[in-house]
Amino acid sequence: MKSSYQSKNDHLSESPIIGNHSAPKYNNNHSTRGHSHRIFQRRDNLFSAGDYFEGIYILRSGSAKAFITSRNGEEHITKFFYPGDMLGLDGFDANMHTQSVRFLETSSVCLITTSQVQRLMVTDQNFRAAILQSMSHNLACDSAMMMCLSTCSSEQKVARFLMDLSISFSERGLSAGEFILSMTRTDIANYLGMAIETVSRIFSSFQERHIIAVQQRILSIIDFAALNACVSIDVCAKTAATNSSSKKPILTMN
Amino acid sequence: MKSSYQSKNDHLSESPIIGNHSAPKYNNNHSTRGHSHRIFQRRDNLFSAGDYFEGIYILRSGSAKAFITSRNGEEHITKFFYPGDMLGLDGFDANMHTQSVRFLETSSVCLITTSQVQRLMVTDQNFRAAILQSMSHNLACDSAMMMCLSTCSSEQKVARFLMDLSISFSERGLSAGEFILSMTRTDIANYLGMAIETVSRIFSSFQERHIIAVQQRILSIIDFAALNACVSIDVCAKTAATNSSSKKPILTMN
DNA sequence: CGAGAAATTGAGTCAAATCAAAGACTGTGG
DNA sequence: CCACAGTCTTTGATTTGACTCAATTTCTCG
Repeated sequence: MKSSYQSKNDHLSESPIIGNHSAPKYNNNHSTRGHSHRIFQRRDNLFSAGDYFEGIYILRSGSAKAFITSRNGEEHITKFFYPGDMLGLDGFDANMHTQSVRFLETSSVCLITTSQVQRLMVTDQNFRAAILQSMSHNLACDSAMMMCLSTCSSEQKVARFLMDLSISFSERGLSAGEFILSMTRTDIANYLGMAIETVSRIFSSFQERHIIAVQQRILSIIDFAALNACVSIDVCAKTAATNSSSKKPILTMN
Repeated sequence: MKSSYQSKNDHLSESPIIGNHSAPKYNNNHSTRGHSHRIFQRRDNLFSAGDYFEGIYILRSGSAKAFITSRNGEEHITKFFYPGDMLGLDGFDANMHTQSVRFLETSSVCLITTSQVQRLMVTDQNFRAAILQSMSHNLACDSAMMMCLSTCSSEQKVARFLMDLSISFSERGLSAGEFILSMTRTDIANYLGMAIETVSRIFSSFQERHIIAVQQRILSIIDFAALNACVSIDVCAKTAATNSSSKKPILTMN
């Protein structure tokens, strides 16, 4: 896992890990044989709240957001997805989705149908572990996110969000210091529960303080230490750290 | 399920359901044979963040809170538990808990060890469904909670919290209109991400408006319609409603 | 009964929302 | 290839809901 990191990400290992990024990535090699792959474009929905639960999806490439809709029709983004993530885990409760998932860019997924899931749960120990771990991991991330939403200042929220993304990309073998924000500022604001103007102001502030550099969708983290110093919630951290270093990756992408 | 409702809860069926309260309750009848039961007192911890994951627990009686701890040692309550709830689902990710669970009153739990879980996942279709549903349900609730924390005013948060509790008690065959708050105001404030003074002020305001009556820990909801009108986030609602009325309870307490 | 904890209430302050407007970017059609 | 329309983003001015600080009051429990 570590071996696939780019060397430019090395500095990351010194900074505390923010979120629990050790989510199991499910391996295509043996799971996608015979499973359907599908390509989606930006703004396409994978499924919507209320849709029948067909099965779980593995995001193969691209990115997506999950959101729920309130009584009065307002949407709230609950999660962003990157390659290797499992989508649709909310469907087990009532055999229908409570959330919607929409793609942020051209993306591909692979479907594991409910019947396949049921079968694999019995026959495949690794699959069972991957599912449980993924759900458990999501629960932990949700808790950390709730704490962040409850107690963090806007600046801390944005800092945490960026560190989160950075580590997430790093884990996928991409640059931790420079990446593309596939979501809009509006998405970020919505996700973090703040006004879009506030997000913009904090980006500007971080830029003035030479912590980051932003050019449209391209974000560069210049001063990791400073950004990390803004972050107060890194729950799941120890677990993730201990975890990812001690256990072998169960199933990884690529 | 409905048949066990107290008649005084009938008015509830008219008000929209707030949270997804159809979480599967795991049945003691066949699962607790040979499983260890334990009694805990108020302020006891069932487990703490970092503890080894022994297995999942079913809360038999009493109530508990789950919380996580931030970098600087601050605690944040992420969930309250009532009889029938599964505790410790956060342990699957790294075989250790990322959260702590503490009891709010004298309570009893029953442990299903990890090895029993592994075995039951393979052999017991109902158990497998119950676990997946419980985790999936928690994910849905977390999403709704995140949206609430992000977008609701303090008054809406408190209103939603009370409706949530009301429905939760109702589902357990207890009064939906009058119940005991086993958590302190501080706990409520912490959970909802607001100052304790604000909680107190909103309780007072609701009381002045004859929406609720509070006497220490005893809370009475007088005007369900008015309280419900304050609530804006009832995500999971339809699912829960459709769900609980259409499907037979998989496994219930009592 | 008394000490400490929990809860309420009031007054003042501030972080972030809202309101407002300009500037930059994206994509489409001529 | 450029111009225009619409979206996205930034920046400034103002407002406000909720926090903090402070002071009681009420409750809990040894």
